[in-house]
Amino acid sequence: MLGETTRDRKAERREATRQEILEVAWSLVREHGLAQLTLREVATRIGMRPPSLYTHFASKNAIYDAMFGSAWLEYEQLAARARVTLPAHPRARVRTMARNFFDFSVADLARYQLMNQRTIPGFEPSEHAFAPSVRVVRQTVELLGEIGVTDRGDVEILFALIGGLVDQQLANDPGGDSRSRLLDRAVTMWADGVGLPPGPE
Amino acid sequence: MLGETTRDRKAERREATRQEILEVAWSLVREHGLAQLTLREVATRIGMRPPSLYTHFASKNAIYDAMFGSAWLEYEQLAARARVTLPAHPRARVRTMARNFFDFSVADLARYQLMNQRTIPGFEPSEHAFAPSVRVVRQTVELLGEIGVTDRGDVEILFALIGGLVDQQLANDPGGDSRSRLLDRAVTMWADGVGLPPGPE
DNA sequence: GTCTATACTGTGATAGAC
DNA sequence: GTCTATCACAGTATAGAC
Repeated sequence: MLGETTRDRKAERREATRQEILEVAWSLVREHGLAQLTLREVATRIGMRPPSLYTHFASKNAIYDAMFGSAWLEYEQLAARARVTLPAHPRARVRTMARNFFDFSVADLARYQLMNQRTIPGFEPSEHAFAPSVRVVRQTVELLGEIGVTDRGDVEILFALIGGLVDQQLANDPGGDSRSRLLDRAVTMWADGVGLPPGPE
Repeated sequence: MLGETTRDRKAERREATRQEILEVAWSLVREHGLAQLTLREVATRIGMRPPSLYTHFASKNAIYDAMFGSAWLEYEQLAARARVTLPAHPRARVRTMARNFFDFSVADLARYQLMNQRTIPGFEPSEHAFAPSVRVVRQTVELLGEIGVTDRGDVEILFALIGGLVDQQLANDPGGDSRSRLLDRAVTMWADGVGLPPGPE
């Protein structure tokens, strides 16, 4: 009984430290860029010596891995919340889903690079961290299936289209909205191409 | 007279060494990945000590810069050769142009990352190295203008679509052809969307 | 002009004392 | 669990030999 309580408090404290490390890492990554993260800066900002970080994370890539997982978890939760108010009309639904992903992606360059680009040399997400990403894709395919999009190729083309616009936005006009204003037009082209029924605009 | 000859031979030798460095760098980058390039490995493979490379390039990023420039120059020349046999029919022309870019991109992951993604921390191409890329975009916009595509937004959507498919191909199915088989369908959707006249298939 | 020897700084990572 | 000390390995700068 007492032993359990002690263990719990230790575990809580340990988890709190873990979270603090991750929060500092996110701050630094947003300040200096995803790849510019250094363990020394994380440690000093947290009031630790660099080697002590290895008590909480096995390596630098393990930190990236946890960040990767939490980023996709965050988007998964956003998508789940959005789902309950998703328009029933096929075109409006796709537009909303595309907008949600686009805005989430463009809001944080470092996060997007971590989630969707392989910009960290040698980093591969673990199976565990990858799980939310897989669930999001499955959910999205399901939601598109409900409105009659059953061809996987059509889905991939939609993903490529939205991802391509995000990439352009972040690479050529970070902080701007030039590609954001093209998103609806692009999605409409796709909706026409896959034969979604026209609807009330 | 004699002085000139001497200078020429020295310049030739110098240029040859430069090219040798770049060739070795390309090999290493294809073997170990774009970001894994180290000056030490370039030097040893070429029979030099690492600091000696600084006689020929001001920094590691200067090597990346030269590689960036030559990669875009290579594609510019490919596009120029392809131009003379480009189909006159709008849809066939766009399909051919898209195919050329897609195949060139997918053929060499490291080259594509260098040309189109910002995967090297701290590397920004110089204005000089960037020039061929600018010319290629201008040429492409011109060629699309000839077939009636005048809206810059439509052009950006096409670029996003093709780039997105390349990214997916390289990230999810490197060496495969899953997205390659979607390219024509995607371009057709775009052609329908921007109102290119239907034609002989 | 070209290359070498040496060294400086910063990085992720490890070993062992407290 | 955190520290000190240290390692191996980057990129890079400089001085000097040929």
